[in-house]
Amino acid sequence: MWEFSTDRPIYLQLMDRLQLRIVNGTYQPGDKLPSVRELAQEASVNPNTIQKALSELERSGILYTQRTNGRFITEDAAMIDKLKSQLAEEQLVEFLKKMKDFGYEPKDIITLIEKHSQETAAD
Amino acid sequence: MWEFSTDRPIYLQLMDRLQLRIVNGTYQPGDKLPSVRELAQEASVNPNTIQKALSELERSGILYTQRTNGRFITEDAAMIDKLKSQLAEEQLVEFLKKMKDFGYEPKDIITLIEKHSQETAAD
DNA sequence: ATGATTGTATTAGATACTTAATACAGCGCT
DNA sequence: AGCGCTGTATTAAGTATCTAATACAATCAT
Repeated sequence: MWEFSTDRPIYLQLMDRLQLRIVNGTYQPGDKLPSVRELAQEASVNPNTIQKALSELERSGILYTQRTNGRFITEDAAMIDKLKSQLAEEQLVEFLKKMKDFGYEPKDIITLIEKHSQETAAD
Repeated sequence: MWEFSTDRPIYLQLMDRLQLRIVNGTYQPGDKLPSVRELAQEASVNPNTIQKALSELERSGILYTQRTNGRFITEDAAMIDKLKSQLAEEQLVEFLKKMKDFGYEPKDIITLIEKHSQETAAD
């Protein structure tokens, strides 16, 4: 199921998750996406909202539309890889900034991560 | 100046920043906060919006109100420290989750951070 | 050719957020 | 007593988001 936070527009959250499915390979280059109506049903959301998310995503070029046939992932695998690194880099920078505001420098953060990955490895 | 992203309610962003000022020591335990009207002017925002952010923050206990006198930071420094670690932990968990979705494991992330902190240290 | 499916467009209504303009009660200072 | 500050409340208006209910044109499979 799809769960949405209430403190951010749904269409933005949809963009994030669809983008994720593209960069992590759930949708492969050249794949046909589920239709607007299918995705709407899967996410329990209005088709208009899916439409808005997808048409926004299209501006970056990882999707393209065949007007009466459906939407497809780009065949350009390099573009997808690039997008993936770019998104990860954005996450990293944003995270480092926030942590620095809290007073954590990179070395402190690495310590935190090491500690954290030990703890979760104990499962 | 205060800048706000358009993709998230302003009062939530205000909560984040005010909380930050508390945990990073800009506002000290026991300090009197600027008045609703002052903060509104500083952030170029309606007083109602500040009021909403502050009254939400109050529920966590780091603030308290003297009805006709003003708002004050809690004197409980331990509570503030605890809040700080808690907020940092939340950021970390959220970040690790997102990165994992992209296919990055903790060791990969540590590499990224090291690389990143070398680059920015070159400034 | 027909019917189902595709993306897209439009209209209307509900809700949340934000601003603006006021107003009020209580406290402190002069 | 009066003035200015405090948080708080109310009302109205504008905007963005989301849903619902349709509708249409083009494509594809049968």
